[in-house]
Amino acid sequence: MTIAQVAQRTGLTAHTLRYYERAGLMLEPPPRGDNGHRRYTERDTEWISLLTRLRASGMPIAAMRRYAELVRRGQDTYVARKELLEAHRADVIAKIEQLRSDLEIVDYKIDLYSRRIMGEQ
Amino acid sequence: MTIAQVAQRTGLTAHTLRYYERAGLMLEPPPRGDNGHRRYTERDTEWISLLTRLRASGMPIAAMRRYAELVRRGQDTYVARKELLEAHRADVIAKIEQLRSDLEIVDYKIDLYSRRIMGEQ
DNA sequence: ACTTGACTTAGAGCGCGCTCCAACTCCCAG
DNA sequence: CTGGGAGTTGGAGCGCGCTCTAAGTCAAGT
Repeated sequence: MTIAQVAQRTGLTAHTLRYYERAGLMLEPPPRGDNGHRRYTERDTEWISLLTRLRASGMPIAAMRRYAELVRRGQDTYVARKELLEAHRADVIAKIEQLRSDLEIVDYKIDLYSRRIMGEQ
Repeated sequence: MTIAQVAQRTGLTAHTLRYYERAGLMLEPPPRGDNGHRRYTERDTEWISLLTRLRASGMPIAAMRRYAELVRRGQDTYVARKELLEAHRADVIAKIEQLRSDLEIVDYKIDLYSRRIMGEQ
């Protein structure tokens, strides 16, 4: 699989894929073909998909790198990985709660404007 | 009210307050005392608090500036203001949904690690 | 008189996460 | 042989939202 194909499948750009690799997010750098081009496996795309999910949920690159390092270190890092994900989970939940609470005043303002607009006519 | 007091009350820094002013987020630049220092009113802090709420919910500075402009233009911008806030509301809701969905696979992974850790012992 | 401290400005710098550029190699089709 | 297209690299650049620096003013305290 070429970088363009992976880009297409994961929704990332080829630029970003190379950047992620440089950033230490890949479990191992994809091997190269005779022409020096990266050749990705199916497993790579699965890993990258996980990365995009973590990213989308707001995990910083640095934390993703730490997670990748734990995965590389093997099965005796399960506890650490779980802790990392649990910390992230707590962050996400807090963020959701924050957004919900901030939404309240947006709703309140919208309602206020609705009334004012009604009142004018 | 001095800038330091407003910073204290709103949780922003004095730097950020000046930045917001430069960015066109204030309804009007606070007047200055004899020494040239900004003097904020109670209404200013209320407006700034609203700004921080909008900001916390992810509204970009540019949108906040547009909103401030509408408020400055007076009461015949109610509809536009309402539309702006409704667009933002839709964004926030989408973000919350996105986070919730991304949370699922984090939960799934955590569960997976739990099982593996159990299995080892 | 001198220090301390709170403020002022214009403008530089920073951290994050990309995003792109220049210069190159390689391969294939016409 | 030529052109086009897809990849490679190191490193520069960008957009956002601050965050800070330098150099200065002013007022109060000792």
